[in-house]
Amino acid sequence: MSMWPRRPIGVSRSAVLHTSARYTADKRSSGLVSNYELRTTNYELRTTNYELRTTNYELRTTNYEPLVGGLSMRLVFMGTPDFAVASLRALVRGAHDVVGVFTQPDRPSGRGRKLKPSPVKIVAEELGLSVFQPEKIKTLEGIQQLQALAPDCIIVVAYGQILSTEILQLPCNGCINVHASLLPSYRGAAPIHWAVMKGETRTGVTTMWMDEGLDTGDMLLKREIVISDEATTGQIHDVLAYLGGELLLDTLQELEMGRLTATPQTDISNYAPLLKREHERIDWSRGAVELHHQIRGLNPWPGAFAIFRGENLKIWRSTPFLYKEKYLETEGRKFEVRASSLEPRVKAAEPGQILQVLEDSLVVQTGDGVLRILEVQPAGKRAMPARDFFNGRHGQTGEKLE
RNA sequence: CGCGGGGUGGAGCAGUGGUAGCUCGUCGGGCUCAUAACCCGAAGGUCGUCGGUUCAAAUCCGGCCCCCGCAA
Repeated sequence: MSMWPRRPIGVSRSAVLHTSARYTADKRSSGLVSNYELRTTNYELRTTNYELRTTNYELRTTNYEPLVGGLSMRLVFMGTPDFAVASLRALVRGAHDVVGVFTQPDRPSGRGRKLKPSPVKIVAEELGLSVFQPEKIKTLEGIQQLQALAPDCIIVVAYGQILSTEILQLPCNGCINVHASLLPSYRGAAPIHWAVMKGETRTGVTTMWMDEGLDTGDMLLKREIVISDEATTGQIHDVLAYLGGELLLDTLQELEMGRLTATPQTDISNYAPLLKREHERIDWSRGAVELHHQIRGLNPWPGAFAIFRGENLKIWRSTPFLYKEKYLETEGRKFEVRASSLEPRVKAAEPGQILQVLEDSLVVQTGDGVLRILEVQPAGKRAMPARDFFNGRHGQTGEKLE
């Protein structure tokens, strides 16, 4: 149950307001989505409905119009990873009054275990915002810091700490959370990973009023996107991070205009728990399509892995294919698969066996269908085309991945 | 000072003191209806970098640069 001391401005309980339609229209806008340009260093984003180019959420806006004569709430932002950065930038872009930013303390990480600031901290400092990094925000110190800031509303995006009731009740307009799934589905720590790994064809972002539960608060706004067959978690992450920022602005605007409605999460929800080792290990007895979902769902982090000759082998890219299909398409070229030679082998093959070496991939038997492995990474090495790996090891067809 | 692996022809690897090798790719030719299959031949490497030891170093020693896995 949600509870906050005062009734948030203009909140009533009814249906969730969907705002997905507006964005699904931008189908072929290569590089531009409405007025925002996204650029990434890592890759070009391609999902079914979006074609975005981004670079670590370096958002450039041509004309976002801040609220004229808005209520100008005092906002406190809480967030830690990259995903949260997009929302923080959106707030600043939207000319909101961010009076303080809370993020996890610098942690030793990476090789050498150097103390590393969170992405949110880096950006917040860049933007000249006040940064707070209490070890535990629930403690007296954290709460006093918060009280001093006297926020009207707290925005929480992947902060990484549980907020106590006391904190939830501190701002008069409660705490608003941006979550990377279509709630009530995929509550939890890794919503994007799980949505992709389960082969969902759609996901999205949801804003909600936070309550004491884990992502159980009343829903405010949602925005939906399509997950294509080839989309990776990284790509979806970037799109959702961006849309999360947009949705946050919409949510705040609705709030300030008194039009916000809140809907309890009633449906039975599934969870998106923290990823464990066992989720990363490839089980070749599963179907090719499922494995493909797993592989792209774990790309670019942490990566699905199998065992080859006793050593870990990360598998970064794959594509499922049924050997019944006569043709196999790769980058515009069509190759006739030697079904005559492959088929007998498929019948006799055990899951995990490498059946054939193609120009761009290794054909591996699974519990159901055949999976083409495109890109792999041996321990201690960089990622490489699967075929290069296989050649370098003098691999033989018939060898098994486990 | 967290643990560890690695930088060798276009790619991936082997090679721990004495003429630089393998698989793949590339180029030329052959066989094929055809091919990423097969056969024949060729090109291509100052072995990350700087210095040291030695008659002789990819190979031993030291400094530096870069890449990656685990762990967080």
